[in-house]
Amino acid sequence: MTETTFHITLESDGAGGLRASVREDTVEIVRAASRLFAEKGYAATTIRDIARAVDMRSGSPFYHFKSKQDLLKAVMIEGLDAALVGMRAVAGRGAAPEAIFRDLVHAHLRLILDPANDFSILLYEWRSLTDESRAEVIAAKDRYEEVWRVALEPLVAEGRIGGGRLAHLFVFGALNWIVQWYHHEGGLSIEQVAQQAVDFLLRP
Amino acid sequence: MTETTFHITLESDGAGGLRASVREDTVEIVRAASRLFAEKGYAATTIRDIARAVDMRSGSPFYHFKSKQDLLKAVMIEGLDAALVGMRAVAGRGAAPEAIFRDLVHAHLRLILDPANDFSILLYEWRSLTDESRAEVIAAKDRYEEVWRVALEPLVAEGRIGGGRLAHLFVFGALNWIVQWYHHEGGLSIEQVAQQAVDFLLRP
DNA sequence: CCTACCGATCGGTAGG
DNA sequence: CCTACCGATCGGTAGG
Repeated sequence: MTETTFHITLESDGAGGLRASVREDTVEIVRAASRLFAEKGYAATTIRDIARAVDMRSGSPFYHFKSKQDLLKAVMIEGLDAALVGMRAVAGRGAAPEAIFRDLVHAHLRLILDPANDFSILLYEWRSLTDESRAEVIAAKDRYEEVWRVALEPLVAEGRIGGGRLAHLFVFGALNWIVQWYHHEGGLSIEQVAQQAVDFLLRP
Repeated sequence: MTETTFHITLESDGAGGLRASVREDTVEIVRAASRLFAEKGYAATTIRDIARAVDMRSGSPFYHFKSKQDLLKAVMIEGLDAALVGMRAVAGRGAAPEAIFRDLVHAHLRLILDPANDFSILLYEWRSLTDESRAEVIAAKDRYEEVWRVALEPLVAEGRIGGGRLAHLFVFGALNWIVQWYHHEGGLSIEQVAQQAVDFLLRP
């Protein structure tokens, strides 16, 4: 399943003619890196792996990113910010707290469990970030968490969720850990797992 | 803080005398590997790092373990089996389900949050295992999980914990995720976090 | 357990 | 974005 998007660019050849150049975009590199980092981990993924995945030569990714670390940073920040957009759409709908929470859980699980999203680097590659990169990624993470914190507040206040000020962290744990066991458990759809998760997290 | 245990061995020198040889045990290598894998990850830790930590030369760990992969396997299985002993002691005390659960949570959190235990490889290095190693480690993990499954059963039946058959997996998630944020949150002791976790997990 | 070493691979770069 | 390459490092081994 090698799905590749080609961006055809027509450039002047400097002699009054046109030359068609077929190239992969920066976004393709980020996508491939995301998938490979999620699959094998950051340290075990080589720049050559990534280059091969987008049909480049080994040195070429450095034309787009100055280092492997920068690529990791891009993968994480772009992933978090894309997720943020989806979650804000859910949370901003003006529904009841319980409905919002339920929808956030479903959306989050689609994000981390659907293999097409390669979201799991965000869960397990924090230690691969240098201190400088980490600060930037944490800012993106905080934006994402803020949506959840606000959505959980009324439910914690009503006693529908325990754990006090730490509630959102326990919720993240229960949800994010699912990537560790989901494939092995068989039979359950993502939506079914989400339903069970809500049943676990939310008191009647 | 370089804490090193020396095992002094007295050997015959083959000429009627004695020779004192100071050497590190296999167990020292496992401990150092455990700490380094937890700190930097398996792929980013080199055999040379481990050798240096136990004051050996780069090739010497291979005298004790035939490969880096075998060392990872040993770290994970020994860690899980040590944890198993502790948990069985807690669960076998014949206390009430709620008390057992509370104590399991406290014990598990001491295990994963106390830096001296270096338990977090067990949480995040599954993908670094080859298929052959993984099968053995999974067996140890299943033994550990079984204790929890049995302890949770009565609480799930009473409606004190939601999530049905998946309850123990959600519980593990909420607990294991704590290693991701605990150090940053400041102010809270492990016991305080454990108390909050129980409050989150167990319905009144 | 050390010495000495090997083949392979890696992140990154110069120059086009 | 490719060619060609470099210095560094890595897991692992032979022989003692």
